[in-house]
Amino acid sequence: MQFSSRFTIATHTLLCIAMFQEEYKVTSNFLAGSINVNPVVIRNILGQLSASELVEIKAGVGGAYLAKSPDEITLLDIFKAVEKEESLFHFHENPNPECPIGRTIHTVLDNKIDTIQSAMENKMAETTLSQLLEGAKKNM
Amino acid sequence: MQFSSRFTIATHTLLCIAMFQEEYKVTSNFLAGSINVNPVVIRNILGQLSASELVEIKAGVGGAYLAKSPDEITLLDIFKAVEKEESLFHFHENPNPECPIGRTIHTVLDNKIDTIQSAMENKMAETTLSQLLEGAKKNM
DNA sequence: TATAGTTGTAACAAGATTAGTTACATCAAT
DNA sequence: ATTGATGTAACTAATCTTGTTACAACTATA
Repeated sequence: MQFSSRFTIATHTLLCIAMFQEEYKVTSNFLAGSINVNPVVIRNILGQLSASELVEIKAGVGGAYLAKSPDEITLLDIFKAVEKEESLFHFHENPNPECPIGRTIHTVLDNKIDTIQSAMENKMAETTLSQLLEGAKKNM
Repeated sequence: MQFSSRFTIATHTLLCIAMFQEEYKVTSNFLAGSINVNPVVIRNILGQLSASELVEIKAGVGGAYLAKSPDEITLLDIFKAVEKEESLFHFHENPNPECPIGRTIHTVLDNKIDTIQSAMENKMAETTLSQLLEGAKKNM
């Protein structure tokens, strides 16, 4: 199991917008060219980023713009915009309550799972779009 | 996107083996009853746990046994036994090298992604099967 | 007002994965 | 030999991902 490429595509998208929004009109076609995927995939992801208020999109005239400063957008914000499952782990639904383990497995495992997910999310929250932008500019 | 239930099923499986291996012969049918899934699902997961040398299975006569002490088995060991993808994130394959962002996106993002995955895995490694077993016994 | 470029979205397809299920060959103790 | 178990193949249904075509709706501008 892997997370879909929506996360890296969305991050790439936001980096392009941050880099070019002052110079060009950043359209789904331009983004599709940089990322090398179909423009409809980009438009769907832009829709998710827009719903999470990370970008604003000019209907009709076209173009995407950051809705926040790059240092207010973290990888966690991006991840949550494109991955909507609340829990990372799919727990088997109906353990047998007549088995001592079946009875207690949720009590024992649920908060461990939460802790693991939080560890991942906290690490994601440490990186901002502006840090990535700095890195990109250094390596251009 | 969610991880498949193999992870929680495998954890449940190992907890049952740890709890009952001294008393009963823990078969795939017994485990299927506690976890409430098809025995073939259990046999496949037991095969993965066996390949990762977490359990030993008696062919013919039947029954699964821990191959290590419960304090030597962590949630990370279990996770790696049942989730074989090396990277958690699916990176879009062919960013455009003619775009400054397309050219640098891997340089900028790859090690962030590794760090995020490591944060999750390190947290998984903190919990052992013996800790879970303690918790289960307390809540029986 | 008509045009052009763009977004939003529906619809469809191919491929992968998950989970459930049946079936059966194989194995080992008795 | 019998019995009870494991290992595994095969098939199904459901879901998700990604790519794609098509087209309605929108807005600046000529």
